[in-house]
Amino acid sequence: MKTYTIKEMSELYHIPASTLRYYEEIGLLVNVGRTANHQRIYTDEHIVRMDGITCFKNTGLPIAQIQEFYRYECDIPANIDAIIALVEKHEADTVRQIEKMQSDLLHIRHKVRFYQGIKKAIDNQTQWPDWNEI
Amino acid sequence: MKTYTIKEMSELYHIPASTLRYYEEIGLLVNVGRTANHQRIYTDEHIVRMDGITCFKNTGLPIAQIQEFYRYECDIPANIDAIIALVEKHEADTVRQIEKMQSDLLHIRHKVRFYQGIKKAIDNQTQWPDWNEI
DNA sequence: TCTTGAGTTCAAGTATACTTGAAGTGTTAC
DNA sequence: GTAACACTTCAAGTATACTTGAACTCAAGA
Repeated sequence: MKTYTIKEMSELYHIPASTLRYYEEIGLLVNVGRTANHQRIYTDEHIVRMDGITCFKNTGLPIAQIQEFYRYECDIPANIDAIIALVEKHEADTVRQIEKMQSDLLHIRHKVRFYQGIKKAIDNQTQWPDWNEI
Repeated sequence: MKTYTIKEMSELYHIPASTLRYYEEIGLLVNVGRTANHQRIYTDEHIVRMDGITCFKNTGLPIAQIQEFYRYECDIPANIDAIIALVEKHEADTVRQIEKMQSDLLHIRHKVRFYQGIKKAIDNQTQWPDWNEI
């Protein structure tokens, strides 16, 4: 069975080792083994968990709700409705968030074109562009 | 000229009035007028500014960088290169963020289908689905 | 007139998510 | 064998972005 040190995990997920210790402390990572010298040993179980945690975090789910999800996940049959409610809501929230960001991206791109137009006008000593004409 | 009270702004942007006062305190909102009774008066200038601020915030630009952007913006000719660098970088960051969220959304949707499959299996007393088969 | 509601300033407090420091142990490189 | 490095625990500190509380002013309605 493949195992991972804290440093390997840290490099794999581009997060400091302290964050991995913190996730364990707050119960997001569980069953983390130790060597004879008390060093943490992570397994593929933790890889799967970290993939889930980073996906949730990335899409803006607060730590408290990630904890809630994994608490439910300990007893799936007992909590299946709550689990489905949580992930379906988070799916909808994520879709909305992406749509909002896509429209914000258009706004940002408009700003980029606007200031590029101003730079061109400065360089050529011509009239500045108008926000609505660009 | 159309003006807005703090309450109207608060309702327009779905943020508490305290946040509008805070944005003014840290210099994100400037030239906010007052009535004879010291009540804030916002104008279309502030609407434009708030649209920019919410766009930047939404796409994850930290307040410190939003402040930086608007400090540059006070003297566009002097700072045009810095402004373009900032917005172009933020455009690229936003594109990356959207792409990451889109792939995270697939992960979330996989979870949704997985747990829906489990619920179906529980209801029908059949075998649970496998993560990789769904 | 009195109360309700909206606003004001200023300082202090809070929530979230880590991060850092201190003091120590064990393993590898020269 | 000793220095450098990686790791440990535990408590305390930090960064970001607001939020709340206290004490007050002003205008409108019953």
